[in-house]
Amino acid sequence: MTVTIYDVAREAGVSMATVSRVVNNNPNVKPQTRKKVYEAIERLGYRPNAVARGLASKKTTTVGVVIPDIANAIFAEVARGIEDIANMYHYNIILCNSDKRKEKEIRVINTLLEKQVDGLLFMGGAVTDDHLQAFSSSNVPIVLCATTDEKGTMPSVDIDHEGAAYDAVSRLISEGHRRIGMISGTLQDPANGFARYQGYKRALETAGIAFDERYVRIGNYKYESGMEAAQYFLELEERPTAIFAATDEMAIGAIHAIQDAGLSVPGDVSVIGVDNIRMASMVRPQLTTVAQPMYDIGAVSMRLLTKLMKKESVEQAKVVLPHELIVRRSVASV
Amino acid sequence: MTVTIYDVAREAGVSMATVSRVVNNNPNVKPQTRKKVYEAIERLGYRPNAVARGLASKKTTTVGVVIPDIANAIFAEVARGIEDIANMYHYNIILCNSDKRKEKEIRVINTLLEKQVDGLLFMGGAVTDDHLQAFSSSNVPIVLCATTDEKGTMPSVDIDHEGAAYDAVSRLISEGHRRIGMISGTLQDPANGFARYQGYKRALETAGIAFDERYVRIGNYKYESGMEAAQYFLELEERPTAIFAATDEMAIGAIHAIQDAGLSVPGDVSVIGVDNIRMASMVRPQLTTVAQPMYDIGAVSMRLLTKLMKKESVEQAKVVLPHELIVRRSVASV
DNA sequence: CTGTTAGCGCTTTCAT
DNA sequence: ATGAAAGCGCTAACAG
Repeated sequence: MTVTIYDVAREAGVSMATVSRVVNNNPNVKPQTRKKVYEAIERLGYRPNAVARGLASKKTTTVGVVIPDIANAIFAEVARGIEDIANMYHYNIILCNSDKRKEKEIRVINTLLEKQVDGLLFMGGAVTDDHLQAFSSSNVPIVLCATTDEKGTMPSVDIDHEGAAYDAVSRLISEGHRRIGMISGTLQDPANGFARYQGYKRALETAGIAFDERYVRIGNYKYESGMEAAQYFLELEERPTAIFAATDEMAIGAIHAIQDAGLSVPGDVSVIGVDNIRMASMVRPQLTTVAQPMYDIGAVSMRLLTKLMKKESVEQAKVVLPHELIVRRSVASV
Repeated sequence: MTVTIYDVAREAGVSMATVSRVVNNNPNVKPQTRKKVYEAIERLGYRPNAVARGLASKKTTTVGVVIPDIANAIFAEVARGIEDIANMYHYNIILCNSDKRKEKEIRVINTLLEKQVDGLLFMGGAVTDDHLQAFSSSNVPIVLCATTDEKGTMPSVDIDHEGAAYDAVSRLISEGHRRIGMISGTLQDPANGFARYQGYKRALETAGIAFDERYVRIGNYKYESGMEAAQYFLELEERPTAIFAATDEMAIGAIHAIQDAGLSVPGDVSVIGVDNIRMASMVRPQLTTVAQPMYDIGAVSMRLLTKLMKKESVEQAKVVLPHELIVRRSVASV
């Protein structure tokens, strides 16, 4: 009932090998034969079976993508970059959400490997030894995407989170702010959390401003936690004149909390974020932020993976994409 | 170099069939044998090859998902619903962006079918005869997700777009508005476009308000087009007292355009949207809108697909999920 | 409860 | 330029 390469061969009066050749665009086929085969394919409605092909050739033209949460705008943008480039090189992607839960990450990595993906793109939280072990249990190339490993042994594409935070806070400082609150993510998260926190501290230090831990609150990257943190800051006897949020979403929460308290942004309190999500320019005042090239991170990491899969030499296996300060209207000088 | 089921069999001193049985949790294996096999698997670091399994069993435990754009928050939410349920039933998903371009849609459908997916979830624009033909070229179950076909012959999960629009506009009318502008999507798009436009007209008609085509503008679903449309409305000699936007993103654009013009929402102009995207509650004033259960659309359609794939009987192959008016602060009575 | 034996549909030497 | 044949790694009767 399903038509196979064998049926086509018989119909065209050639061998399976020849059919295989024309399907795979092998030049060693007489044009006339090729034509006959195409006609047989057409007549029979033949569709090559990629699973059989995968078994025989040991290539699936499929790559695995583990992503924390596709419903998160940041990651969705990365995913789009990945898929566009994958598509360009005729790969398909199997997408797995991990919620940054280690146990689930390891599980999906193994599933993906069982499915014989030709390569793997990993976005997640920390890359632990258990991850490394799961990775090394196969020999397909793997690139870290918007993530890095401490050891620095794996190919990766990321931005400089510490530098991005540093630049954001430095901007605040250059506008004359000295009391700067930070809404951080969890310090357990190496990239969005810890690194940005470090950038905040370094900027303060560079400017000779004493670090004061009452000026940092830990949020969960979400809007609501940004609001809560800002509310806390507003109640301080010496409230900050500016707030640096580790993500735009928290920054926007902060803006609204400040406005809801009857104060003005940036009149009373300046706010700056990191990410440059779509919403950043859709809020009033529009958010000043440090842009991350999310689409590019996805695109570049997929491109890197294609090179690795083709065993091409890559000059640079750890790439850091540049970030950029986007000045809008949520920061004023004091 | 890769360890196969045969190696495990030899190592454990049993047959391939037995190894296959323990790997597939077939109960017909003596516990002691099972143990021996597990040990051999452990010792050898055996990982079953899902491609070979797929070829032999004609099942890949993989489903194809064609989606317009994963970077679009609405679809990303649907995708998350799909993946969660897929994961629950041990399926993986291959994700393909189509940008609602028919040619690309057909192409990825065929690729997915070549990859022998066990089922297909299709989100897109119109479902044309060409689509139907591509679908029918295989015998895997297919469900339309957030989309319907005119003919109504295919399983689908969607909401009642016309009804959602009707409810939104009716709300405006019940608040006393008579001059109601609509920011529509393209009328070529059956769901988000045409159906919502029809709902708008029906609400007007029901209330005995004459339809005036100067009060409708076509946008492209994006923020900027919402702004432009609102600017147009504000310049009318008899400007609308309320605006209905076919999507929240355009509604938010409208709000900002109105505010930028020095007017107040909802003091001078009320605004209502459809979708209930995250941003709707993150904007000031918070947006009144008709909520679409995007996550559920994904989850329910995937659930339906699992039933179809298992050849279980389904009572209802066309499901319409309920929408809900979310009253916030962007609508006032006139 | 366990083993034997055919394939699943295709690619890929190796001949010719 | 084309064909023959041997797998790829696994499942699924069928026997026993």
